[in-house]
Amino acid sequence: MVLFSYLRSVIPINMNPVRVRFAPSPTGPLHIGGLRTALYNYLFARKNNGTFILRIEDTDQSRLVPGADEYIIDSLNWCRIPFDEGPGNEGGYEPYRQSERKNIYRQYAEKLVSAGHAYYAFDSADELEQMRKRLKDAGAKNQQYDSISRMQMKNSITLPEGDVKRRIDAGEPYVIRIKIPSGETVTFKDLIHGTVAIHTFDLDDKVIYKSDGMPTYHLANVVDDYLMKISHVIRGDEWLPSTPLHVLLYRFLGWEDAMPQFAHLPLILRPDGNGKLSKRDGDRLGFPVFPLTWKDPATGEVSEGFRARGYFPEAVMNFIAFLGWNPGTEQELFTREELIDAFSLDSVQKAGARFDNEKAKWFNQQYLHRKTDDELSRMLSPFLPEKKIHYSNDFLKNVCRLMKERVSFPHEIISHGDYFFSAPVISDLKAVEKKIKPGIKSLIEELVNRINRLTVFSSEEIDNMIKGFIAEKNINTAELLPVLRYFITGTSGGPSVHEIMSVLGKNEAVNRLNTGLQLIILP
RNA sequence: GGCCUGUUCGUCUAGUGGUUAGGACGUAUCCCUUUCACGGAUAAAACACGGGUUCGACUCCCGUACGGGCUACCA
Repeated sequence: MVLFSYLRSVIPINMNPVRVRFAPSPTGPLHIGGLRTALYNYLFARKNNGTFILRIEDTDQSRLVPGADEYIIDSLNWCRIPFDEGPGNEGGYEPYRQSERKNIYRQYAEKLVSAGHAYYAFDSADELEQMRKRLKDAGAKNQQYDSISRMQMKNSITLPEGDVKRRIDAGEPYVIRIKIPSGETVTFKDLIHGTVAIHTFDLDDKVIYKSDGMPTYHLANVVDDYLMKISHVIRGDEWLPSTPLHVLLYRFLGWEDAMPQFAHLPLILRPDGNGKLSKRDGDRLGFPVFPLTWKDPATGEVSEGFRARGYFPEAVMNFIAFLGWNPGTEQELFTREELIDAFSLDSVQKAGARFDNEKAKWFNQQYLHRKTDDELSRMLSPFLPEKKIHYSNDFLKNVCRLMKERVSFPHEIISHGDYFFSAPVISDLKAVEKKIKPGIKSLIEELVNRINRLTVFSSEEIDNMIKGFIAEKNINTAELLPVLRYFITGTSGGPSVHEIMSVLGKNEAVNRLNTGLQLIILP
């Protein structure tokens, strides 16, 4: 016995293989919170040799947004969170769109009705509103359709059997509501929050089957998780309050033994103030909240995504993995494999995490620094300014080599290093005013001559020549270099002047110096 | 309002009764450097509050405050 339990603890006996699902609703673009839920599900599945499933929860036909489900799949692909089963990737539990599963829910709703755990209700929206108002005015603690108020409503509990049948046969619209038992406490274990208990008095008789013939989330979710043999439900915190309802559904359907384990993830909060992160915050504070650029089909409004802003998918994944989870070590940069290896639901945070754009940028910068010059130069092409000049691959690689330490995003290599692609337009000497002293002009003229005489125009050669020149003339580096830099780049910062010159080539460097020289009036 | 849930530097977090409360981002200063950055170093910066329990609480319990979520024929 002891040996057995020991073995059980060290050898994963997969009585219940891990099967998890990411179940977004295609009502709009997937945002960073949903992305993180998908990531955690994916990491958990990989870590436990399980299966990661994508299921589209489109039971609310009225809220469907065209292109949203495609956007979700595109986003997962960009982030390299591949699903093992899902739309277009059948795994034996298809279909994976709830709208295509429409005909399987009905029988379970009916089963609940015949078992006395659910009932038909014929109340109109108006009647429901009146009921809530009446309860509110009466000072009731809960204004809901429950074990007390249901007795005043039009449903198969209050109406005579014949009447119910007549209404249904006549095609009168109705919904099916769960009959929440009174005076019970529903308890379940959450992998992140621990034991959660709620009294059925605070639960209402939720609609589980709508008058349009579609189930609501609650029923569809439970039925599909059961049918798809889901072992763990990893979802956002917003579902915690309705989990007791789901537990009851498993119980009433006779599936309690197969009920998945629950893990409710903390929400991602906005960077300032309070509340859940939203698209608005991104627009207002100037950072993306969507992985890919999204154009709202209704308004035409475009929201730029992480990809368009120059974020690397691996950086975004690394960053959001750390929003609510921490490996407990001091390592922060994780490859996908390392994340899988280190991930555990036990170390997921309970409290919501604020989105921090500065940290996101830092992660991107770290990943950018680790890219090779070749990788970077290939990424640059879509950002390149007008291609009047043909930029050779070697040239681009050199620009990347010099600029990558100084930027956080690939496109910044071009914006911060614009002088590599076109000569600066210098109209005055104000920026280097203090350096322009008598003698500087002839000094630079002499230097240009020496540059012209250089046979090998390498960074080292240029550097050595300039150093020798400065020593020979007995001047300070700081008296000369800033002026050269200004003539070459039009700015005061950037890589070493000799590096820039060698990448630009002798002709270009000399031209720029001569152009600058013309502005110096002093001898 | 009701229910659920949460609370360690500005932010992300480590910490599971005894620590100088650690790291990272950001900020400041210094070093490196013609410059900008990178890198390195240093600094400021936190246990929401009040009661318990205990020899001893950031750690456990209760309450308060504050935050968040849910409260639809939306998910």
